[in-house]
Amino acid sequence: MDDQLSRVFSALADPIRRDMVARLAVGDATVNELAEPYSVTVQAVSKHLKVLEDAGLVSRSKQAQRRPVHLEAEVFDLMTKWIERYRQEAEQRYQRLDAVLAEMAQQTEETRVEGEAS
Amino acid sequence: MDDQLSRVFSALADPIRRDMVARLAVGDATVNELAEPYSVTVQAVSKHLKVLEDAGLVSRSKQAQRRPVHLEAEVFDLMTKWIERYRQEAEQRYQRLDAVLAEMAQQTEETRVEGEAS
DNA sequence: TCCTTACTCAACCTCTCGGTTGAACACACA
DNA sequence: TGTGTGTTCAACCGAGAGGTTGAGTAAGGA
Repeated sequence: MDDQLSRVFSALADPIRRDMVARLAVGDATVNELAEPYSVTVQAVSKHLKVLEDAGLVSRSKQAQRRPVHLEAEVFDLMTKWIERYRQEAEQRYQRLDAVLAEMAQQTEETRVEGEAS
Repeated sequence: MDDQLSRVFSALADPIRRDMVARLAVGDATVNELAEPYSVTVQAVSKHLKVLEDAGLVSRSKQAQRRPVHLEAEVFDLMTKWIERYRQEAEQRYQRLDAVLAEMAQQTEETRVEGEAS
């Protein structure tokens, strides 16, 4: 679990953390603001934010005693690239299989027609 | 960790499982074939496959005593949709911020020019 | 200066995860 | 029918995740 891709996927595997990302997509927020909707302690939320930060999904600045959290959009690209790559391969494979099946059907049809012609 | 999105992200958080997905994008494979490259037992690989299967990322059929594993491409859409949604929001927000900053710079410039004119 | 607010750190607990070994099951094949 | 092959199930173990409480730090405000 030391590469960034693992950290990003792992970070987003938690519903609370995905919810926080959704919240942060609307605008920056402080730790207390983020903690408000959930029934967990602020400390737990602070831990969740650390996970998101380590994954590069958010950044935390410093305004007086507040620590506004900001969503970093770039890291999402890392995931989409990975996903798209294998999805495309899998889909192409599926289409090739379709083509093979179609060809087999075609040949069977031809054989049948030839058989009828004789 | 009971919703599918959590299961999918969690499944792909493991490097071995991502590697298996990469392998399966090339073509179907049996458990033993999938286990071969890794230094873990076949049982551990079987467990990994169960995780991928529960997430809907792969399916297992039955050929004699073999269980060929097949990659299911559709589930990837679930992820890409989620990711794209928040990435777009975050990027739009970033662009709006850019616009606001540009406007502020413009106004400052105008004020400066007006100041110089008087 | 003292109090309050916003947050993090440290220690602890419980549950899950990824791994192991050993046994069981299902099927092909001699 | 027995034997080998491919796979899963069950029980266990150590490490880490996610939660708690309690204390510590840093800054604003009376």
